[in-house]
Amino acid sequence: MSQPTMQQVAERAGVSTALVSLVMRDAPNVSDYRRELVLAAADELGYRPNVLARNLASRRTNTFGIVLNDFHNLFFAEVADGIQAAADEAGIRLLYGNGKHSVAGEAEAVETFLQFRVDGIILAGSLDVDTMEKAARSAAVVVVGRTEQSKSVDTVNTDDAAGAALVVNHLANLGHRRIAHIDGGSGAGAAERSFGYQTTMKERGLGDHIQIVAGDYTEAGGMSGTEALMSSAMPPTAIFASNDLGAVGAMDHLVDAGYRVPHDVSLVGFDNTALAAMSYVSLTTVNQPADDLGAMAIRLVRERVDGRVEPHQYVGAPSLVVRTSTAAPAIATDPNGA
Amino acid sequence: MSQPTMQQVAERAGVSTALVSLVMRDAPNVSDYRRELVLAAADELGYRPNVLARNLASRRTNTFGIVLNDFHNLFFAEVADGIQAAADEAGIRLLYGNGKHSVAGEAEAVETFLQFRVDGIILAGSLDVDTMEKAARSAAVVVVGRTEQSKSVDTVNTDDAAGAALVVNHLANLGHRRIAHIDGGSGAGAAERSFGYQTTMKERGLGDHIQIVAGDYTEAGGMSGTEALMSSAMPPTAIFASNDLGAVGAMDHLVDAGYRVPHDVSLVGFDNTALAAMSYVSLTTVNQPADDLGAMAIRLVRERVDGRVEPHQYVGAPSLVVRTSTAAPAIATDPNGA
DNA sequence: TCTAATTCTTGGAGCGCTCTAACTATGACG
DNA sequence: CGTCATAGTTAGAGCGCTCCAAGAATTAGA
Repeated sequence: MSQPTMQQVAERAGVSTALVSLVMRDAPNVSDYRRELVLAAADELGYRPNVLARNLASRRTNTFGIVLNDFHNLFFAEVADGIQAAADEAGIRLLYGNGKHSVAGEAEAVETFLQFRVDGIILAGSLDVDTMEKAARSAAVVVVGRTEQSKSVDTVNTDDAAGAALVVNHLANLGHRRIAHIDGGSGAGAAERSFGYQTTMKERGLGDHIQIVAGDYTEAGGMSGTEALMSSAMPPTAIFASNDLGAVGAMDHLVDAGYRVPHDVSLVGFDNTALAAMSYVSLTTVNQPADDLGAMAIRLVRERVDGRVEPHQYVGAPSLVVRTSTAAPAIATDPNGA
Repeated sequence: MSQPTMQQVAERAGVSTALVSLVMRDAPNVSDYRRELVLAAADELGYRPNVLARNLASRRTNTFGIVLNDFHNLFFAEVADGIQAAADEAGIRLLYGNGKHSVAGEAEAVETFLQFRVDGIILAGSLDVDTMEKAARSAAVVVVGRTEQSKSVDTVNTDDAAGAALVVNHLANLGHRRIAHIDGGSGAGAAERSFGYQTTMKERGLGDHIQIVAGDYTEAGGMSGTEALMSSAMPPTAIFASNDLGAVGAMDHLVDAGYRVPHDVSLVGFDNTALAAMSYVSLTTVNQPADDLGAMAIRLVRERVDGRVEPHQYVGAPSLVVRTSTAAPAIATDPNGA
């Protein structure tokens, strides 16, 4: 299992190791003749640079670590793709860590990256402020999907409140007045979504119809929340769940209880995950510009690595994806309306 | 951003760097007194071992890399959790790579791991034999979810044929005779599932009812396959999709076309992903023992690292998870039966 | 008290690579 | 032909850590 070293390549090519190093790093000022020589020797030997040694010497790994809060959350898969694409383009290596959906798991993943001396760390859906602050002391850090302010960390996320506004306006335009919201609890962006919902309801003169029930970004939360909503004195004609999974939970309860979607109740999610896109679900939802966020995350980390110190916050624009879970309410004229 | 080194810790603790090294590696034969001293100094300095240097010297990284074929596939998330749990227990660091669902992406991820000199590589859902063979020349490799035979690589997977048998028997026991299968094409394990389906159908004397339609592990494949099936001269009373996603596609078509599941048609998937577990879907499916597979994957890699050379194949036992998508056929006595 | 065995501790030579400083060709120019 | 640039190449000192060989301290035994 012992790998060939630069030394061996140098000997075979009849040059110094320094020259091999230059060739390996694509440095200028190497004659084509020698370059070919070195490349050929490396190839024959099956030489592969040792990142460990390389970076011990150069103090740079040209590698970023990205901690995914939860491998089961499809939204992060989306974001990961965006980030990976941007990293590929920039010639940066990306290593992933499993946050195991827990503060401790995230801290461990971060620690591993730090020990590997990655140049930067991207925290996708991070749970813990301490963890990110600590990481920021040793590497460039950007947080995706959270808005925690911090001088030492950059953030990248979608304008959740604007996304919520998109939803409420869409529903209101369809003629809905009793639009309820299933809150996302402590989930990333949940507070902003709820805030955007309330604000927009008021703007549309629907303040009296604001109805919020607790949830938590899970299917179960969506189910129980919807159950509570539908058994209230004045059940809503449209439900805005704080994320897609919650919306599927809502869908489940609605179908079980005999309501038709969207005929009896319109339903909207958030995140535009693959789940929402499945035709069996076909959920109207809010799309987060994952590619955009990913590209920006990589860019911000690079800037930090290159010396920027002022914190930077990027907010991407959400968009509404209308599918078949929303329609005008069956009873167009709301008996309870203004 | 400059990190404290072992040297600094040694100075502060008033001992040699060698002793610090011993303490850091939890070596025996260090007096409690000195150990405390070193630990305290390290803590005060915020010292963090440099894996790069450590492993340059020891030729071991104590780190395995795992290439996930596709971050969007929830089954791999499940397997990743199993592997992570086993790795945690064994005190092994795990780094993830994004295979981007392409041969090239996987090869890149493998190359990165190799350059980082990981001790072992786990390929989850690998697409390409060349990639794994190449990786095996420089590290211990185990493939999860594929059965490609190879002297240099270990494999870990579920007995797909047995899983298919479980499905067919379950359905047959419920009284179904016209049980159709949506094939998984080139997907991991698809051929075995199809084979198991056919074999078991024959065993149950249902050979004449074998009906297979092409699919590809996607929702769209499930939809079109089901459409073809239901519009055939003798539509099935039960459909066995090669994976959960395909089953959801089937579900979608069935519901759209006015069939009730399971009243008119029973439906079974494979993999027991979170998708199948959602109450809105509630799919009867075959569970792969992800924890089991993960633990075994880690174990096999470790054995390889420790010198084993004979290839090893582990096959885990699948189990059936019965949910609400299967029931006895509405017309108990099949007019076409034997 | 002396010796042998055992437990602790340490110096220092690498691990494979980068990078500075310096050296050697090679040309251009007057 | 001598002088300078400039391009091309290289020696060698680290980077932070591990681990062997060997020395120091402690304990046990006679």
